[in-house]
Amino acid sequence: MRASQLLLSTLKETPADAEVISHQLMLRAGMIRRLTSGLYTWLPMGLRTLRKVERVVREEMDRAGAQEVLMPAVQPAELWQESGRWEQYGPELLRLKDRHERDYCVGPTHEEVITDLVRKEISSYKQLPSNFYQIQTKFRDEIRPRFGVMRSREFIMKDAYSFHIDEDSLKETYQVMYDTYVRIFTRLGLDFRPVIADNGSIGGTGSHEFHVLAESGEDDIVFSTASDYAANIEKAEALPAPLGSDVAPAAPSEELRMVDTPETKTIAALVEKHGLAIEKTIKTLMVQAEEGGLIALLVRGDHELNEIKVENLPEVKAPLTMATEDEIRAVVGAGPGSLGPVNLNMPVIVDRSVALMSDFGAGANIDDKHYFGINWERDLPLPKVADIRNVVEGDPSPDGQGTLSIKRGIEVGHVFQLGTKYSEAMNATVLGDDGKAVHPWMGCYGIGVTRVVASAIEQNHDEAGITWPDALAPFEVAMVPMNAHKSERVRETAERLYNELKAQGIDVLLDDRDIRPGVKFADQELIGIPHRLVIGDRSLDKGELEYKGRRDDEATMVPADTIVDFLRSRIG
RNA sequence: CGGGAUGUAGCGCAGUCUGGUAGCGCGCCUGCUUUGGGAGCAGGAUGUCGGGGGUUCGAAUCCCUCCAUCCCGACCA
Repeated sequence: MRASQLLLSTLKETPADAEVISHQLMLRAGMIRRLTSGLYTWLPMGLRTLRKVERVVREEMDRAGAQEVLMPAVQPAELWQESGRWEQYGPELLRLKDRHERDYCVGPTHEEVITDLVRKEISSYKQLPSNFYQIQTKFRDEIRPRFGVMRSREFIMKDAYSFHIDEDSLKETYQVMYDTYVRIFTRLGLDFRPVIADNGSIGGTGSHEFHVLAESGEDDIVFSTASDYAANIEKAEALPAPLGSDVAPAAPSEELRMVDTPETKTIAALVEKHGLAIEKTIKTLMVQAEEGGLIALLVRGDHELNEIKVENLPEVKAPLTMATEDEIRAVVGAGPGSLGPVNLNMPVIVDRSVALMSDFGAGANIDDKHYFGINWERDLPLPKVADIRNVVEGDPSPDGQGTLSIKRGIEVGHVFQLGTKYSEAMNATVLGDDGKAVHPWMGCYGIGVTRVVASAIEQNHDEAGITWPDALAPFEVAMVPMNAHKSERVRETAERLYNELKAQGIDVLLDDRDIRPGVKFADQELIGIPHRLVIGDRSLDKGELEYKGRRDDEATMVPADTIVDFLRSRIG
């Protein structure tokens, strides 16, 4: 490609509304332009990278035995009504009507369509297992699109759906997909981690997310310092105490006493004004109970409630609904900030770490009063104990090895064992070898293709711009001829080399624009082409060309007649 | 949807408080010079000042209203 023929819309200044680095650089490098909230046009430079991601994904999916299909982006409401998600999905599902007033949606995912296909086309266990995938544009009407293509409303996703005669077969394919994802993200040059994930409302037995590690990530990922345990914080179990240590509360050493605590509505205030260690305080949160009324949830002052864990408790109404101040006052007679377990007239569930506390402080259920010196069993019976908090840095790892550390991650992939939820809801069946009809087991496997591009930039950039790994770069080699308007020799050498590199199947961008060299250098660095070749009289006099890797500090001189081999050895 | 902010040329911004008919930098076009790190000189084009309504002799500026976008909280690839 010749730069003079390419829409190379680079920006010297950073657009004001771009927050994260990948969004800024994608705009500045001329990869994307915003059409409207959450919708982006991919310019030639960006599309080239997008296609490279797709190519790797496609190759690895094919290699894993999956078959590519392409399903409609627009889907009839009937299918979604069958699965029950027409009601469940909520406002994120973009619904529309055709000219006959029939209901449709723009697909945010394709379980319904693929299940419909399979129930029509597959009738025997002999056709299973089967794994279908597509690379398709999805639409989710996100509440708040942000960070460019990282969280857009329209986005490209690779989604795959596998079908199985039994659970064992599903688990086999699940493992194949897991391994395939590891290969894909490795080939793409990303620093990523597979982590144990919550299955959420979708149900099923197993689920892993693949996260690219980046400060700008929207998820908290938990790691063990001593093993390969890794989980989404939503899922990471908080152990009561390191394995082998004392799991009983210390003996009481203080008397229970009621203390006046005016203007003390927060844990921070309690610690500051009354000299209580934060580990000796309790947060009392009230939510709607499954049986009606309220239920109290207790976590230590320095801990946070884990909403996913709480929602999975049978006593708690799903979706999780925090009690309003009015509801609390009506039942307790005091407001939030003065709540605690002593003399509380409602069911209580305490976190495991709370069950181990002694001589602690909590609200007295009277405004501006707290109890200090509370001890379980002496002052009140220990209520139900459960794991209801987020793990924190330094907690013991659930696998018994090491402690936990927490990093930010961008979710770029998710593999799920769906089970028979959709095949049952939509009555898809196949005949088994015993002649009986069974609902096939399903798995689903997604990769956010457009998001991969953004997350790769989060991990690969410097002050000058993007530093693409070879596998993702829009071009592999940038050629910058110097003084070409005057030097016939430079022009000829550049042309010859350009054609030779192309013939070798190398993606090369020849910067033949009639502009000053400084602008070319700055542009090439901004768009992040990994290998740069400068052709100038200065080095040609010595029979050399100047090579510089995008991440190198210094250029190196290479004999002109060996340059093609040299480049081939450098390109990964 | 709640809280905060912004909307002026393609991009980044000033002008708004104190009303007088729109400006700066970059980019763009023409010409000449320049050509190893975002050039210089000369000339030039580009604005429903987010939309609508109001106040006023006069509104980018004051008032009302609507819209859009961005940031912080509840969703997910």
